[in-house]
Amino acid sequence: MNLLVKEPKTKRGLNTLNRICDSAKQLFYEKGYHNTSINDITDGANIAPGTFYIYFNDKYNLYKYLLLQYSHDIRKSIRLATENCESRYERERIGLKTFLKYIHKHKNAYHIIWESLYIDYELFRAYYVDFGQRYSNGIIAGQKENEVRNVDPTVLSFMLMGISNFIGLNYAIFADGKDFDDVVDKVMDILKNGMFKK
Amino acid sequence: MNLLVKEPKTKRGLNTLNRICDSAKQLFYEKGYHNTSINDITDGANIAPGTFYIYFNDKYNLYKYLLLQYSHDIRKSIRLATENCESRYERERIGLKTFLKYIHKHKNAYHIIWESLYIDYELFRAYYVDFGQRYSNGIIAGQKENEVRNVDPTVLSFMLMGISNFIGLNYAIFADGKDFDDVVDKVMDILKNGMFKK
DNA sequence: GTCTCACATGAAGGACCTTTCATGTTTAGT
DNA sequence: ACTAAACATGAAAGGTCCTTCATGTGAGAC
Repeated sequence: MNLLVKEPKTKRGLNTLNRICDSAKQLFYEKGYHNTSINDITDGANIAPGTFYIYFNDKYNLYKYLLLQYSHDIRKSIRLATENCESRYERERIGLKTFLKYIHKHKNAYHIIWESLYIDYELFRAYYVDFGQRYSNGIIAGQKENEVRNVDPTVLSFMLMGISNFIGLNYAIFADGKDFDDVVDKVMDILKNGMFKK
Repeated sequence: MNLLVKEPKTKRGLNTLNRICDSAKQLFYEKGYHNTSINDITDGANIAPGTFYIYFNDKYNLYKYLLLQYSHDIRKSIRLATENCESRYERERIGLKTFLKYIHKHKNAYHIIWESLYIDYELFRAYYVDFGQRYSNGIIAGQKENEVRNVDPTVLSFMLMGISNFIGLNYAIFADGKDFDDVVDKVMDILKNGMFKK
């Protein structure tokens, strides 16, 4: 039972709900959450304004519903892509590449997640603290396996999240690169050998 | 001559303009740009609604004015703090520390800059592309001085911006740390020696 | 075939927001 | 002190948006 959405009980209802979500995803990406009215969403879904309230209490609940969907989806992608990696190095490399491919394919996801800072600060904070926590656990595992240097896991996890996000910003959002192998290799080289000469 | 603001010509006018800006900075931080009405701003500044339009054409122009102010201010801080650094390493260390201190002191700056993604995408893009460009130039200089490894300057600059932003997010925005020496040292160690064992 | 619940509609009330402007007050220079 | 320009006011017009609800239609159970 999902508290954010009033789940439909017929095929027709499910179809309408999906149309609302698709319309909202597109509009939130194009115009942003605040500039998208419920009328815009229902217009995009080809339904009457009142129909919206059959499924959601308000725009905020719809937003939260989509955010959680994306946040699960992005994690699942990375988990699936990295679960068979042999080394921590390889896991990091594939994780970064998967992240870049994901936000390139779902640019709306990047927008919706960051926008939470301006819609619900606690949601935003929870998202990154939780993501950081999981990342830290992976780093600690890598340290036990003697592959990762003995550095502060929290510091390293936020560094790595920052790197993914900003490399993604430039190479997947600003530029429209299709192939991320080159940039991923460059990042991994710096993560491995540092940025300064010895 | 600034096109964003109608500059006042008396002390009284200057005082009113400052009150508007202070009120807006506080409210944009607390409630976000979109949830702040012009009435909220004028209430906070203790002036009548109409007075707002003596200084700005609309809320967007005020926003842009504040964004440019912060963006100059933050760069100036970093420039002043790093201009006497002897090495590229030291410059990076002091730059990061200054950035963290700045956004800790002016949390609104962090919010206002990121919020541009949801207010004016081109402004957001221009901000980071330009920042990245300047950062790259510094990196290239460091490479010529034989201090920085021969890596892609754009990749490295976006990595470093990402690191600053996310370390800032966790240690200056989420947590309320006052002293950043420890976390800066930890970051610098990873930037120097990488994250993996050899 | 009929009954019932699920779903859909769109007009309308009400809240909120931006912006203008005619009027009034203050400031700075002479 | 006088005057012209600068600044301040707040009521009100006009717009957008959210949300409700009485009414209507469709779909599945028996």
